[in-house]
This record gives sequence, structure tokens and C-alpha cells, in this order.
Amino acid sequence: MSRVTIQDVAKAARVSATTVSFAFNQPEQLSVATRTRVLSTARRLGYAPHPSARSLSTKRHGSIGLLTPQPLEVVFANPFVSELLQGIGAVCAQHDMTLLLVPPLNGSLESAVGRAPVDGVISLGLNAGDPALETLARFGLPWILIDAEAPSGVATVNVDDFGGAALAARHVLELGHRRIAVIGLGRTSPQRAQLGIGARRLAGYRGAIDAAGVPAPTVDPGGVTFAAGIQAFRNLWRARRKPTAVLAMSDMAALGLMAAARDAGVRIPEDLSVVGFDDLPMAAWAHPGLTTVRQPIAEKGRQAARLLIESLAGKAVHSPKPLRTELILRGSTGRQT
Amino acid sequence: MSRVTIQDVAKAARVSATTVSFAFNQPEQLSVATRTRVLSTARRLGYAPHPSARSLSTKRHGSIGLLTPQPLEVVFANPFVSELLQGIGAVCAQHDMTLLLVPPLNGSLESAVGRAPVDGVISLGLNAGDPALETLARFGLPWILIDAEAPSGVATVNVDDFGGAALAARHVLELGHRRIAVIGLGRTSPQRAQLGIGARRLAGYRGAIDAAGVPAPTVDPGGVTFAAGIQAFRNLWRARRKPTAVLAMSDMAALGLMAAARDAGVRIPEDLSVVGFDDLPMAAWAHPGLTTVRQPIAEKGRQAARLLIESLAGKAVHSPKPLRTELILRGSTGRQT
DNA sequence: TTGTATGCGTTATCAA
DNA sequence: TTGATAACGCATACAA
Repeated sequence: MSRVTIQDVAKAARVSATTVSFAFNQPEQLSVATRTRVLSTARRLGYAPHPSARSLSTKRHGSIGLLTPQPLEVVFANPFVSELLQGIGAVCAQHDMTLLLVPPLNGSLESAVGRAPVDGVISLGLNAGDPALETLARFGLPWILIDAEAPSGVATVNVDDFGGAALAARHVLELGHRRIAVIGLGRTSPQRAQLGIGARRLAGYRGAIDAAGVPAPTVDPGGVTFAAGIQAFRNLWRARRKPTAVLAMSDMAALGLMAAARDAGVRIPEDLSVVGFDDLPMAAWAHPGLTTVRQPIAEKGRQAARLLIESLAGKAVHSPKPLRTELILRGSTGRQT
Repeated sequence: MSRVTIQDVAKAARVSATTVSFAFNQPEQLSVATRTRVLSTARRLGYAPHPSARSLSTKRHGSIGLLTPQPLEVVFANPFVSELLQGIGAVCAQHDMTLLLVPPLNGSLESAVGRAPVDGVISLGLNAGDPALETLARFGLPWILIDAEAPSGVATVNVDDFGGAALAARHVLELGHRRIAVIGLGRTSPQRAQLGIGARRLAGYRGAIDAAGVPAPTVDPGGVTFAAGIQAFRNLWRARRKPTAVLAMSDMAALGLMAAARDAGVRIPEDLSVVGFDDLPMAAWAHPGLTTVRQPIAEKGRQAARLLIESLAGKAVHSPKPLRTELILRGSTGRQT
């Protein structure tokens, strides 16, 4: 019941193993007769090259790894990841690459990296200096970063977090809001991971608010989940001085906040304006629709995958220009009355 | 810049390669002195066993594959898959297994299977007789099915689709509805994939409706996306005889239908009752909340992963009893007036 | 056009 | 307690 090997095929087709290998990898080298004979017996026997043997020999795995800073059960709770995977997956398919998920192993990303049969890695939210990335460097694995502080020399795919956040802030400022709250990306999540984009977005919010001569926003730690948004609403509404507008760094938190607000009898946008960040599909499905900063999530995935594959081909790759963000106006924001 | 091998470590530690291997795999065999020396030099050199070499030798890969009937960009558009992955991922982590995504390669799942370095496979929505599954059998790879017609001898994880659908139908019947429409899982998606559960759910709906002496439901092909739900609403509302209750086989379609209904000025539940299937997180977030048949999606993933891993350990595994479904009452259903 | 010989990096067997 | 040696299955110079 053991796997059919190249030798089995060779024997059955009365040729050498080399010939069988040629039939698959360099068909032109073979006469049509033998080639067809070999291939047909291979098919008949159900032969496929053993992936490990193949990669041991070729020094290639034909797969890339997605390094996730948290366990899969946590990571996939965030729809953001699904969308990113759609982008990465599309490019992988184009290049006959498979995708290996690489979450921390016993809490350690480094050891997980060492055991992953991949030609390169896309890392989500890890910043330079992370031990896992140093491990990658030691193994000579090319890698691309998404949503990270760009260390020099490592290609990083980012969006214009600062500009996007500024768009959101200016929007509510123009609507007359003066008491503004910000909901962050969470403090429990890998701090370093969130540090980069969280800090950039916060700076964008603050810059615009400051430029308008409006009091600095209160900042709730928040998170990237619906539940975090609910909690954020509770925190904000417990305060003496309630905001009239909320700028959330994630759509999920914004949606959770909207739901909590509705349950508390707070009308949106009449009593409270809400702006999200991401433009997940469900932002448009909410009622009212969520005004949000769109970032091209799937495109981030595609770019990262493309860069990595180019890098595997030996090309020198550079960080692309931060992708554009865009304010999507829907019903969750309104004029301060 | 090439990878540090076991030989490098052996040389540096003045021992044989075997000893280095022992240090990692059978530490007890070694004297404390040599073990620590070897391990420390290994760490110093940044050594990690080459995954392919290791699996070639051990005949194990330490990973399982998730066979998806469609490209990743399609599959991950469905939140159902994210939740399933949370369950699978949790069990994988417990057993130090990594997860390889195995979508069709050039449209062919069979060839993708042959190239996947995995010890076993979880297949999503593929029914017995599928060529990809036969390929698995040829390679001697253990596999577990999710949401499939259970062929004899292959462990399959299913929920009680029939019973769940019956619950949904009886619910709207009790509310007095007599004009009922059903929204399916889509006809374009891999037909065979959807055939099993789609047919079972349809039978559940029909059985209950028939038992109540109520006219048979109209059936819209539907799908598993928000857009499919919108389309389904249009189809239904175009008809002369509009339903007062809709039974959707997926929450996504139900939510899309609800949104389309609202946009068309159709009130839910006053004008139209809607029941979904799945109980995705966002079913609770919708407004009104979506009454739906809950199925334990993550648990399906966990069970499948557990069964597969047991199977890898040589145990004989059997299809578990279909998991229970449960009707979750929310605001999207009301009495027929 | 096809075959021989060798290496890829590791683990397992057996001997010392 | 350690080491020598033989697989593991394939690809690829090189030879024929």
C-alpha cells in the first residue's frame, strides 16, 4: 500500500529512473514513443513524484508560508485575514505555489519557521527585529512583510495608514464634531505587531484633529473584533464626557460599537457618528452602512505574494509605495447637531 | 548562505551526525555532557533539521492538508470556511501539525493532491467517487470528509442537516406561514460538493412542510454569498405569488436577502420572515437578528482534525454521529399576519 | 536518446 | 553512550 516510486514506473516501462524523471521534467529530451509510454504507465500506476524527495533534490518546495503572529483560531476570527488570503491565494494559484499556514508552534514562531517546508514567507504584522524574522534570515528564506514597520532592505507592503486615518478624522471634523474618540487595534494582541500600523493611524487621527484646533481625542485600546467594539462602547459611554464621533481602527470594532450603541438606544448617526477602517464587505451590509476608510486588503495580499515570488526568482524587490486608502461615505456618519 | 546542515553541527561539536540527530530526537540516549554541547552548538549555528530531508527519512510530514474544492479566493469569501479553519487549526496546534491549503491546481484537485507534502487530508464538500479522493486512496493517504455523502468505510463529519432544516420549516409553519420559499446552496458551485448537504436540507424542509399539509415550497438555486441572497430576493419578488417566509440554506444568502428586502421596502419580519442556516457570528449582528439553524462549524473542524490525527496514529476511525443542529430564534421571523 | 552514478539532509539499524 | 552505514525518492551532471 506504499507509494508508487519512480523505480516502479521505470521497471514497468522498461526504462531507467532517469527516463521517467525526464518524462516529467524534460519531456523534449525523450523520443515521443518512450515519453508517451512512460507517461501512460505512470498514470496507470498512479505515480506522482514524492514531494519531499523532489524538494530535497531540487532545493525548492513549491510553496510559500504565511506567518501568523497568533494561533489560527485567533487569526481566522478576523475577516481581514480571509480577504488577505484571497489575494495571496490568487497569486499562488497563478504560479503553481501552495500555501502553508505557519502559526506559532508551542508559542514560538521561530521553531515553527524552522520546520516549515517553504521557499519563502509572507509575514503578517511582524516588525523588524522580531526573532522569528531573524530566524528566517538565518535560513536564507526570502520574506515579505505586510503591515509592519519597514526595516531597511526588507520589502514591506503597507497602505497609507496615516493618510487614511487623516481622511477619517477630517471627515468628522468637517461634520462639526469636536468630541472625538479613537478605538485602537487592541493591546493584548502582539504589541509589536500592531505597533506599526496602530501608531501610524493614531498619528493620522491626531494630526488632523490637532490641525483643526480641536481637543485631542480620547483613545480606547479597542481591538479587531466585534466584541472589542462592544466593550469600547461601554468604556466610552461610562465616561463623563461622551464623544459625538468615534474613529475606529478596524471595521469589526466599529460594527461592534454600532451594535452596542443601538442596543443602548444611542442613534447612529444622529447621536453618534462612527468611522471604521478596512472596508470589509460587511461594512456595507450593516445598517446604517459603515462609513470607513477603505484599504485594498486583497491587493495587499496579491502584492506581497507577487513580490515574494519575484524575490524567489532572484530578483531584487523593493517595498512598493504604500497603497492608497480611500474614505467610503455611508450612513454611519452625520453632522454634529 | 546555504542552510546549516547536521554535518556542520556534527563537525563543530566534534561528534557524528548520528549524535546530533539523537540530541534532537532521542536526547535520553546521550550523556548530559554531549547532549548539552551538541544542542548549544546547534543553537549557536542556527541549525534546524531540513524539513524535506526529515520527512523523506521518517516518512512523515507533520502536516495535514485541507482540500478545498475551489480556488482559495473563492473559498475564503465564505466565512464558513474561516470558522472551520479555527476548529481545525486549534487541533492541529495541539498536535504540532501544520496546515497546508490544497486548492485545485490548474483546475485539478488530483494533481494538487499528489504534490502536497501531507500525512493526511481533510476534504471539504467532496463526495465519494470524486477523482481527487480516489487519488488519495492510491497514495494511501488517510482522509476525512466534511459535509459529504458518507461513503461506507470513510469517516465523515456531518451535522444533522435534515433535522435542522425541519426545525426551520416547522418554526415558520407554526408562525402561520403557508407560502414558503427555499434558497439553496447554489448551482454553480461544485455540484457534487453541494449535492449532499443541499439535498438533505431540502428534504428536511419539504418533509416538514408536506407533513403540515402546506403547499410545496418554491426553490431558488441561491448560493452561499451575500450577493446570491440579493439575487434570490429579486427572483422571488419577481414572481406573481410572493412568499411570506424564506428558508435559506446559508446565513450569507439569508443576510443578503434581508438587505435586499429592506432596500425594497419589504419589512422583516412583518412582511417577510427569514430563517438562515449556519449561525455565523454575523447572523447575530444583523438587524433584526437572523433566526437561523445553528450548526457547530468549528466543532466540525475539530472533530475532523481529531479523527484524522487518530487515523494517522493507526487507529480505525468511524463517522461520528451527525452533530446536533439547533434553532436560534432572533428577530427575523414573525407571525404571518 | 537513454542510462549510470552521485548528491540532497536526515533518520534508523546495527555494531562498537 | 556513540559512530558507521544504509536507506528515503528524486533530479541531474555526465557518459554512452
